[in-house]
Amino acid sequence: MYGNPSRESPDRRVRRTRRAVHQALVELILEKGYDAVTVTDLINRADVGRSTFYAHFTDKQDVLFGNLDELSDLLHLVPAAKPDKLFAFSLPMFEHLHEQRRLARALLGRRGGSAVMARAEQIMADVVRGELLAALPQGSRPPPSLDLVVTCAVGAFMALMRKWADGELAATPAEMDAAFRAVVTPGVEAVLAAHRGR
Amino acid sequence: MYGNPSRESPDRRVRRTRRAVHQALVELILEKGYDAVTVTDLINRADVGRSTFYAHFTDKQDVLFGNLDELSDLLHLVPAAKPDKLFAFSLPMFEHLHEQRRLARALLGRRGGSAVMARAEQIMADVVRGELLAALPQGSRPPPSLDLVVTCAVGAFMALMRKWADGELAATPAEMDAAFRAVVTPGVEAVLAAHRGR
DNA sequence: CTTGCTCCGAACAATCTGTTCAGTTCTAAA
DNA sequence: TTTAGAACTGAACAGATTGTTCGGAGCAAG
Repeated sequence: MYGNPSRESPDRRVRRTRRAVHQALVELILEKGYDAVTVTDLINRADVGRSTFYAHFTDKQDVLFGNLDELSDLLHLVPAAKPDKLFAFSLPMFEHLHEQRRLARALLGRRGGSAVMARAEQIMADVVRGELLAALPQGSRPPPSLDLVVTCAVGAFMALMRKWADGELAATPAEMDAAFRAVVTPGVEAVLAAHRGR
Repeated sequence: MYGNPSRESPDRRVRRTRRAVHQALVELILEKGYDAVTVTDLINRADVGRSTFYAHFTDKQDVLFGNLDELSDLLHLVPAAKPDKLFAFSLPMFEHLHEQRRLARALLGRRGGSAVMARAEQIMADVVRGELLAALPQGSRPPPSLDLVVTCAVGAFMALMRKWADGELAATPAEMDAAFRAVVTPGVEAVLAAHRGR
């Protein structure tokens, strides 16, 4: 109701309030997990009036997705994928995640709730699907199992991201990328080749 | 507090109450999604007194895990995996899921909350890890990337299960199994072979 | 100084949770 | 069939949480 939800709010107070709430959510997620965080927790930690909160956000989830925007660049650094190399987004993604590990741990880990992961999965599925279609001969009908293949690849990648965010995997971005590619690429390329040569 | 949580309760009333609540939860999950289901909903649908509910279950989640036991056989039909064929559990799992699709949809789909999927992932990871270790030369030190490979394979499998449970994939159990195997097996075997020949 | 935002904080109804208890109904075994 | 006891009922309760409302206060630009 109050502030402009776009990039730059004209009023400094609005920016201050928004930032305080966003940061409070990240802190609280890391402490108690997303589900256990209440709006009351948020406004106490952010030191913001209750009515102020509801003037800016509709929900707890609204704050979450607001934070997600700060990671959205992360998910959109995928556009110029070279058609000759599948899953080109993999390494940059893991590197970006490593730089933003605090935020990534809060939003992508188990404690972060499933909403963010669900949205990320959606975006990734679209990207991967586009990559695979581009790797097929133009105009050829895509194989009916395309969605299954996409689901496998995205599922593997998301699982790596989540476990890494939870600190269950001690690996460098390069190692994460190498493992993902080593497991998934051969099978996917075999499927593509089989479909081409038919 | 009241009944015996083991298989056969001596008192018919206990069995009736438990079954009613379990079934009510499945229905309500399919209608509103797990998160939106309240204990009040449960006791209304099951036609059970409030105090009775809390005499049998501590939580909403307690009911969920009770239902999970009915699917646990499903997750444990994996023990006698042939060492020469990786991911032998895949096809039987998809078949079992297909028979129990109502329950599977409620518990494994997006509407079912993440608790069940998390537990299933844990179990599956142990199984897959065991399979891969068995496929390596005895006594050889497992590769440091083993956990990464396991995570990829399990992640792909879980993603297939979840999307199928949500009705987003129209495929037979055989097709699901074929796709999973086609995507994941080549890469996994290549990793194993590379580690053996070193 | 005045106008127009934004924020505060208290109060509010509504919902949900988990517990308690006195009283009723049913079960299983004698 | 009888009976002791286990299980269920229903209502009431305190405590938490949510989302809304409203009068008043702070602050910045014109």
